[in-house]
Amino acid sequence: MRPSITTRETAPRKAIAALIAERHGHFTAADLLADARRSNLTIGRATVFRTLDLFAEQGALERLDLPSGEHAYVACVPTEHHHHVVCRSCGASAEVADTGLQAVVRQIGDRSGYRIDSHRLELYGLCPTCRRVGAQ
Amino acid sequence: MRPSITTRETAPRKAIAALIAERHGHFTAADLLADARRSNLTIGRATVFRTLDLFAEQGALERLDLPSGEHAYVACVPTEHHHHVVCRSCGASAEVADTGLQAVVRQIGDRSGYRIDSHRLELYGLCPTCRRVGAQ
DNA sequence: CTTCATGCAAACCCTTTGCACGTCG
DNA sequence: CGACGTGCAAAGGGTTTGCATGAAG
Repeated sequence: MRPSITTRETAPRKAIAALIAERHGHFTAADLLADARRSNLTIGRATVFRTLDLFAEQGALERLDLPSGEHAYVACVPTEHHHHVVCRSCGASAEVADTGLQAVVRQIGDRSGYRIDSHRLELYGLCPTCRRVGAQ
Repeated sequence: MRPSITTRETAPRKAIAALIAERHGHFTAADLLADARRSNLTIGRATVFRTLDLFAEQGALERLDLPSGEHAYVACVPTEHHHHVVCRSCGASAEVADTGLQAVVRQIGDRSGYRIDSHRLELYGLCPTCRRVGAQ
């Protein structure tokens, strides 16, 4: 289906993938680096960045721009086009299909005269758990 | 209508506003700083950042996160909630109302269980002019 | 073996901060 | 005049790069 980017199965990459799997919400490169140090793994800063880029290209990660301007990542299954809902309290995130959004995008294209070929929708709020707990 | 944030009409602020007015598409803080130098204006780096923040708070600018991860700004009229369509060729941008998006957001909230309280939609494509010229 | 990935450190941004001076109102 | 804004330089983060070593296929 896909040209599958040529990459090697290296120890650092497996380690980083494992660290990501243990995380719940979104995380930054610095978070991962800290995780690695905590686990006594010797992984270079550069490797973390290079690997995050790689995973993002492969679709296993998606890069988010938080409202604060921070660059974060979330794990996601490389599936159809989708968007993320991010909890501003605990950082958890969920994937959502863009049902209905296609129509909105098309309409915006028509009205603006732009030929729209990509878009990003990011949603922020409180996840069910944090709602219940009453976090603000 | 609005508490109108208290600010002073200073020379640097007017100068920066003028530089912004001369720009067409989106721009970064570095762009503005370069503009200022080019015009032989003595404006400190810090002032540019502080002023951009100020304008953004006032609603005269909106901060965009380009797909590249760059932080850019676009001028906009401080009006209702809206979104921006950005031309990936020339950087021009247009404002669009979020007609229909409200419904999508509501639906996503229902399905995901999140209480969504803010969102960002950014659209990328080619503006009418670049389409005509055939830019890719 | 050959190619590709790593680690390290330095280099490079971009953005913020501390502080003394200038100025708007 | 008093509060607020400015410029400068330095600090602070985040991200990238150059290069020799090491591992993968």
